[in-house]
Amino acid sequence: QKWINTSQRLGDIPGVLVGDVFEWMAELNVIGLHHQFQNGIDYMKRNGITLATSIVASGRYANVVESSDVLIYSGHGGNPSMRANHQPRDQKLERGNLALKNSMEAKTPVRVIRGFKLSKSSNLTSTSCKNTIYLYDGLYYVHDSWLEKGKFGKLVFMFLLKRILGQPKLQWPKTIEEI
Amino acid sequence: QKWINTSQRLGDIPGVLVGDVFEWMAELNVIGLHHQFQNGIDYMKRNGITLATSIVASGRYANVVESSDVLIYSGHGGNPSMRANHQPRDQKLERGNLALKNSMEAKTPVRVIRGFKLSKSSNLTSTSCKNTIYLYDGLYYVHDSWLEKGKFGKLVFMFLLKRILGQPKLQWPKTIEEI
DNA sequence: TAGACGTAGA
DNA sequence: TCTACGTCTA
Repeated sequence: QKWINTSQRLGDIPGVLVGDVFEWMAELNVIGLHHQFQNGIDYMKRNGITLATSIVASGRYANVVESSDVLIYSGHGGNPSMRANHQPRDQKLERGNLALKNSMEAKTPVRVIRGFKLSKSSNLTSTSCKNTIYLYDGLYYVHDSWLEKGKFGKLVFMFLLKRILGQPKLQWPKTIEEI
Repeated sequence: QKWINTSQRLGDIPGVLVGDVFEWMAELNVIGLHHQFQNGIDYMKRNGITLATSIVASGRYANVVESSDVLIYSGHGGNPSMRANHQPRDQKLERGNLALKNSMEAKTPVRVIRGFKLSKSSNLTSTSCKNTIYLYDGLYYVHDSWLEKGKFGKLVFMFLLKRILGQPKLQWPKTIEEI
């Protein structure tokens, strides 16, 4: 028995296979895939610089999915907050955004979890009321990043991720619809 | 064995005693004390009118606690939302606010759950990272309601609740501080 | 679809 | 203290 610190680990999590299905963000946390409850980008610190460990793409942000092997992922920040009466702002190169950029430069792998929502036409008989599921999609490299104007007219970081070759093909769900 | 529908029940929940401690809103939900996850006011419908079943007073709103037997509770609504870019608005006599007012007129009891936060000076040795707990405080009647100007300058409903006599005294926590 | 006295991590 | 691709009920 060997203990691993999944919150400080780049790459695969032992025991978690491509295609594994989860129902809650909290599960991802327990399993070690993604140590955040609501944050889409998780990261660690290595030698003083932050590196992205995992991201969750559930479709809340305007991500464009080019194919099952490419992911265009939006950075975080800049959205109007609930507490204060914030206006939309430009995203900054900090926290998860900085970590993803560092991962690009360091060429370190990022775990990708994809969120799907059950559609009305789903033929799955769901026993719970839950209509979102998360699939582990495997490891990606960050290949590019740039800034765009988002829906609020403010700057948004965009990251181009490509799936690392040689991994099992992800069984893309047929009976559910991506958001 | 007799099943009860706790989401449609006014008054005490069998098996739950004054002073019972819970750690999460989700627990209150499972136990049947409060069938909401984040909403402070829960209510049911009886004969076509809504009646408040339970409220959670965690201190997020500007409630003034006069004593352990009186609670001044704020209505909900009107706060800036996360999704849209909302401005603060006047609260309306709807949903939980309407239910509390109806409870006042119908003289029906309301379950009160009080939330506390562990203070830094707490001498409790907490095994978890959780620093909020919820105590069941028993049944209250709504005695009065009025409108005030809130911190945003908008109208806020206020409700005066008094603890029903004859209930066990609530052991007010000493080692933790109310928010 | 919106609103809500959450919850954990940085 | 603040943010965050949550999660539920009405």
